[in-house]
Amino acid sequence: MSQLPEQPTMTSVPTSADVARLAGVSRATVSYVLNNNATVRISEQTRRRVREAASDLGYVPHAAARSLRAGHSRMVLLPTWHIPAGPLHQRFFHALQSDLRRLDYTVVQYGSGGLDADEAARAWAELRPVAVVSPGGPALTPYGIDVLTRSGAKAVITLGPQPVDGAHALVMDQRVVGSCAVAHLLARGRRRIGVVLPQEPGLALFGEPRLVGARRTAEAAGAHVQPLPLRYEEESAAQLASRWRTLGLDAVFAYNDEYAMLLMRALQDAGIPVPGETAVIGADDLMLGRLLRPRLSSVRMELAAGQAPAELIDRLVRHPGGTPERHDLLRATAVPRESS
Amino acid sequence: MSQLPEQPTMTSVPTSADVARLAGVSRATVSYVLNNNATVRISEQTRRRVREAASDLGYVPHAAARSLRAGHSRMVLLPTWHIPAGPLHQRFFHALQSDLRRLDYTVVQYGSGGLDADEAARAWAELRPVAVVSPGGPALTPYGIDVLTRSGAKAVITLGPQPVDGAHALVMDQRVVGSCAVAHLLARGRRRIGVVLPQEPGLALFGEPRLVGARRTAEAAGAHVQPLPLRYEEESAAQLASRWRTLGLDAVFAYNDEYAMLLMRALQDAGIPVPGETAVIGADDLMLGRLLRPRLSSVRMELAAGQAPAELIDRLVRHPGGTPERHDLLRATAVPRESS
DNA sequence: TTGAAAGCGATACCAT
DNA sequence: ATGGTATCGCTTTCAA
Repeated sequence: MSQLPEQPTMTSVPTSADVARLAGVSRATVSYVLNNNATVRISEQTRRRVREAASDLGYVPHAAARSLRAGHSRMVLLPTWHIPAGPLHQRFFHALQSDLRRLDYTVVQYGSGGLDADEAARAWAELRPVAVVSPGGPALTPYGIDVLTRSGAKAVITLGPQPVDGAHALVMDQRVVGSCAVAHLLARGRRRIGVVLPQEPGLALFGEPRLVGARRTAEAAGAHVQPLPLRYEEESAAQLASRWRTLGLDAVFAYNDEYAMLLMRALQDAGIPVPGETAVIGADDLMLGRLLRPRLSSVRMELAAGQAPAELIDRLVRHPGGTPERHDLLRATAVPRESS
Repeated sequence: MSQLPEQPTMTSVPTSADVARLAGVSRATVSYVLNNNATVRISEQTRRRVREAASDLGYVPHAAARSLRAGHSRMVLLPTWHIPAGPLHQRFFHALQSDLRRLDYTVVQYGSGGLDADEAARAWAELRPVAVVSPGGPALTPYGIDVLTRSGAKAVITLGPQPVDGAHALVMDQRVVGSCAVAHLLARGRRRIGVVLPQEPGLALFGEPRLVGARRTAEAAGAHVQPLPLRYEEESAAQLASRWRTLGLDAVFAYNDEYAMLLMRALQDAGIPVPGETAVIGADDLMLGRLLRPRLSSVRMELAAGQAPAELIDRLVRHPGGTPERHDLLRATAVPRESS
C-alpha cells in the first residue's frame, strides 16, 4: 500500500498507550503533552520524547473515544438531501464551514437521501452533534426536533424557505424573489403576468413560494398572475410558446435565468417580440443572461451578511434553550436589462 | 424548545442503562433487544418492555460509543474542498451516497477547506473512517496515505484528474475532454486551434489537463494549439475578441459551454463570423447552448457506469491491501451543432 | 513532575 | 432466558 520504508509490521492501530510505552511514560503524560495541557508542568525533554514517539508511530487520536470521554462533541451536522445545490447555496455552505471551523467546530455533511424525516433525525442523533442545521428536504417534525434535543443537540436550526415550529430558523424566503420580479414588471406597466413553475421534482420547493410571492404582490396592485408549468426542455418551451397568444400575457417571471433563456428563445422562435409584446425576467443574475439579445433582466439574490450564521450557531450552542429565533437571509433586487 | 408535553425534566441524555433501569432488565438485554441479536433468545414480553422504555425515553444509541467498542466503523469519508461542484460531480456524489448507504455504509462529507494536505489527512484519520474517497484539492501525499492506512482505513481512494501514488484511484481524466474537442475540430478541417484557459482559481485544476489533452491530439495530427487565458467576464472576452485576428486561429475549444457562450458572443460582437471564420466548441452540453444562434457544439461528459464505484469501495474494504487499482470514469463524446 | 485508576456508552463473552 | 462484567481509547482527578 504505502511504500514508506519504516513500518515494522504494525498490524493494529496505535493508541496513546502505545505512544506512552514507546516514550517510557504514562498515558496521562501523553495526553497532557499532546493536548498542550497548561495546568500541568512537564519537562521539555519528556515532551520531546512523547512527540517523537507519537510521530514515529503515526499516532492520531481517536475522535470518538475523545468525545465519548468528554461527554460532548463540537460537531455541527449539516444534513444534505441532494436537492441540487446552486452556486448561492454552495457559497453559503462554504462560508458556514470555514466560519464554524474558525470557531473550532467540526462541520460534517451527512447525506440523508432515502430516509424519511424521523429516521433521518434519529440517524443524526446517533452522531450526538452539538448543533444541527437542517436544510429543506423532508421538513423536521416536532418528533425529530425532540429526538435531537434529547440526544444533546444544543441548537436545532432549520434552513430553508419556511421556518419549522419549535426550532430556530435561518429563512431563505423565496417569496421575496417572486415579489421582487413582479414589482419590477408592474413598475414597467405590465399587468397580466405569467409565472413559470418548473416541473422538475426538486425545484417545486423553490417554485411554489416564488409563485406565492409573485401572486401576493400582483394582487396587491390589482394585477393578475398566471402559473405556467414548464419542463426544462426545448419541446416543453415550444409548446408553451405556441399557445402563448391565447394566454393574453404581457409579461412573464420565468422562475430563474435558465428557464427564462429557454422560454425567451422559444418565444422569439414563435415570433413573439420580447420585450415588445411580452416582457421576460429571470432570477440568479447569471452572466449568461447578459449574452443574449435582448439582454435578460433578472433578480439578483444575496444572502444577508449582517449576523453571520456561524456566530448565531455558536451563540445558540453556548446559551441553549431560548425561544426559537428567526433570521431572514435572503435579499432580492431587480436587475433591469433589455428583456423587460 | 420542543413543545412536546411529556418531558419530565430529563436533564441528561438517556443511555442504554437508563433504558435498562426503566425496563427492569440489564444493559446486556437492552443491547440484545435493540440490535435484534439472533444468537440469544429473549421473551417477547421482555422485548416489548425494552422497546417501550427506549421509545419513552427517546433513546438513540451513541454512535461513537458503539464504534469504539466495535473497534471499527462503517463510515466512508468524503472530504470536500469547496471546489464548486458542477452537476456532474453532484450527481456522482449523490449516486455514491445512496449506493453506499444501500451497502450499509455511512457517508460523511467533511469540509476540509483551509487545511493543508497533511493536516487534513490527520483530521480525517481522527474519525477512523473505514474508507476515504479524496477528491481534488491538495493532493493526498504519501504521508497522508500512510497516516490514514495506519489509522485503520481499509481503503484510501483518490478521485480526480490524476491518480496519486500508493492509493487506489477513481480517475476523471480531463484530458479526454480536450482530446475529444480537438479531434472533432480536426475532423472539421480546422488546424490552428485556440484553447481557453479559465483564470478563475479553482478551475485551473480542470483547465490544465484539458489543454494537455487538446495539445496531444492536435500535435499527433500536426496541428497547432494556442492557450488563451480568459476570465469569466464580458470585458475579458471582449479584449480577447478584439485581438482575435492577430492570433490567426480557425477554431477554439472554450473550456466549457459557459466560457464558450461568453467568447462566442464577444466574437460575434467583434464581427468575427462563427463558424465561418472561427469554429467554437464548449463542453458540458448545457441545455442553454442549444438556445444560441448558431447553436453551440459541445463535448458531453459522462461517468462510466460499468463497475459501480460503491461496489469498488465495498470490495476494497473487504479485501484490503491489494495493489493500487485505477478506474477511469470519464467518457467524452462530441455533440456537433452549428458553431463548428 | 508523573502515574494509577475511574469512567464515558455500548457490546459480547461467560455465567447463572 | 437473562445478568454481571471486561473492554474499546481517551481524559482527568487524585496521590505520590
